[in-house]
Parts: sequence; C-alpha cells; structure tokens
Amino acid sequence: MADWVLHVDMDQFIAAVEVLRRPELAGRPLIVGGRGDPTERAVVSTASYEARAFGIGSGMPLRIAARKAPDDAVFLPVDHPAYESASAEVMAALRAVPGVVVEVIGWDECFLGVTTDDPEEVARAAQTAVLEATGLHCSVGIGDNRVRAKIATEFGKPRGIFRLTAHNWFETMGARPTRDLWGVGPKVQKRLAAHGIHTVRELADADEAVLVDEFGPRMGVWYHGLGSGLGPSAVDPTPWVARSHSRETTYQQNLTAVEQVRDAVTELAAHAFDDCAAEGRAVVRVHLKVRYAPFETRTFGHKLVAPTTRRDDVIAAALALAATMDPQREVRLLGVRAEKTMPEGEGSTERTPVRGRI
DNA sequence: TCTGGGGTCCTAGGACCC
DNA sequence: TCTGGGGTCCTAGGACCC
Repeated sequence: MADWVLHVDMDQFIAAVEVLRRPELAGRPLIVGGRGDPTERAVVSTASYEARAFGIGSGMPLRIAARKAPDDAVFLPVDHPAYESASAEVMAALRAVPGVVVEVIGWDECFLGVTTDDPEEVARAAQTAVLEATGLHCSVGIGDNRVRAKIATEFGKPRGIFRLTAHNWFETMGARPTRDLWGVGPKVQKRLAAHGIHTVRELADADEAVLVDEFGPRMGVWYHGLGSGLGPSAVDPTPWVARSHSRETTYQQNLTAVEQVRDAVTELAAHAFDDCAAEGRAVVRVHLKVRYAPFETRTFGHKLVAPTTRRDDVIAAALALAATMDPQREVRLLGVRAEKTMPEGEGSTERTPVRGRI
C-alpha cells in the first residue's frame, strides 16, 4: 500500500453547470462571463468545448470573444450561487468515496489523499461518484505528490485519468517549457530564460546557487525542485479560512473626477469591511488596488491600522490611500482589500511556496 | 484585442534594537 | 567620533493561482 495524491478537476465546470439546467444549450458554443453582455468590459469565465474550437478561452475579453464567436453562440451571465451549490455537491460526493480525504482548492478542483495499491481504481470511483451525484464529468491526475498530481490532470482531460510520478516525470515533462509548471508564470519563465533555462529538464539540471541568487533562498530552491517535479504531498481536509477579503470593480466608464473615486473607494471599503465583520474578525490592514487607464495596475498601501471593528476606520484608511493616487489619471478599476485577524489557531500553518490557495 | 474578481505568499529594504 | 554584526518587524511591490 502506498500514499497517493489525486487531483480532481471538473471539465469546463461553469459551462457544464449551465448546460445541466438548460439542456437545449448542449452542443452549442457557450460563453459564460460578466453579465452576459458581450459589449461590456468583462472577460470569459468559461467557454464550452464547442466555443473553444473558435479560439475562445478563459480570460479573454468578452468583446473579443464576440468577434470570434459564430452566430449560434450563446452568452450567459456568471451565476455564482449556482456554481457554489454545484461545487458543494461535487465535494460532498467525493468525501463519500471510501478511504479518501478531500482538500478543496477551488470551485471546480480538489486534492484527494488516499492510501492504496490501485490509485486508478480510486480515480474511477471518484469520477463515477461525481457523475452520479451531479451529472458532471471530471478528469483526475494521479501523483506521488501534489505537483505531479496537479500537472497530470492536464494529460487526462477530458474525462480521463493520468498518472505522473518520479518514474515518468522527465519523459512526460522534460522537453516542455518551464511555463507548463504549476507556479511558473510569464515573468518567471522570462527570468529563467535569461539564464539559458527554457525546458523543465534544463531547470532540473540547473545550478541551484544560480537560482537562489536570482529568486532568493526560498523560491530559488523551490523552482529548482519543481524542475524535477518535487513538491509536498500532504492533503489537508481542514476547511480553508480566508485571511483577507476584497471588493473590486471594473467600471464600464473610466472614473475621471476625484469625487467619483472617493465615492467608489468608500463603497468598496465598506463592503470589504462587512465581509470581515460578518465573520466577527477585526481588520488589521487595508490595501488599495488601482488600474489606471489604459492598463497600468498599481497597488497602494498595506497601510497598517490598529485592529479595528469600526467600519469608519477602514473607510478612512482606504480614503487616506486614495489620496495618494494620481488625480490626473483616469481610473478603470478599483479594489479595496481588508486583511483580518485570524481565528485562534488558524492562519499560522507552515507555508508552502505555491501561490494562491493551493 | 485588450484584458474580471477573488485570493495567497515571497522578497527587498528600511527602521529599530541589542 | 565613528562604527560591528545579527536579529525582528514593518511596508511596498510583485508574481501567481483559480
């Protein structure tokens, strides 16, 4: 018996949920994003496989998607509550699979930890359980750690299973670009390339001292190990607790007046505060995010405030940060983040240099 | 072509202390 | 008068993920 990590990823989750409740949309190019109006500033959340055939994909501006889409394409608004409840059903079905622990990492994704001699059998059981409970299909990656399980899923899509371990890591990933690694984005890819490191194999073979010099003691060692597919293998079923909450809005028309900005910051700060207060947590920091037109993003702040449970304190801190904005620039997006105190015993877990919720 | 909204975590560098 | 080496805490900024 060996310990395995399974990564479960729903296939075109959002589009699949929409088709489930509107079967007449099956087979049509389906694009879900924003308020469902392709003339607005918003991006694609999910495109169905039929829409992807036209070059439409997640993260693409809706206006571009509309240009590429055929006449029979359907644009739908994002419906968060529907996806949340579908997600809850998926996770409940997976928790009922014998012998597994479930760590939820997103609406449509989770890790399973299991001790078994036949991980493929568990993967098939997971797929069956999800399909029978929800009518939705998923792909499963099997790995000897989280990194390999996560990457394996891509080779299993759609509706498949793929196993990636130390034994087939280099034959599968060695020749691929570093960007295909989980946690390597365009910036890191470029910095690696400046050292002559383009492929996963080259990253594994690189001098760790060079990477530490470039990325620091923690990330340098992490990236080096990533080249060999190394990573943690623990699966933690403890419910995830957010450390902060934010509200942000992209305005259909840029904000041009100082008063407009003040009003918007006040509203966003109030919402962010309320999200923390709803959990009974005090706010300890306030961050302000600004995207000036045409497209320059800046983060202001990390302004420290004494732990406060007063909405006005948080608004005042956000307005103080807003006062440092350039009044000459048009603003197309604003965001206010409120970092909160954590419940006793939480938020102090050992850190893993894989960003995001993972 | 023109880029959402929700998050987490790492690093550099200054302030301050012994 | 000019100055060490080490540590922690804090802020600002950046990168990445779903």
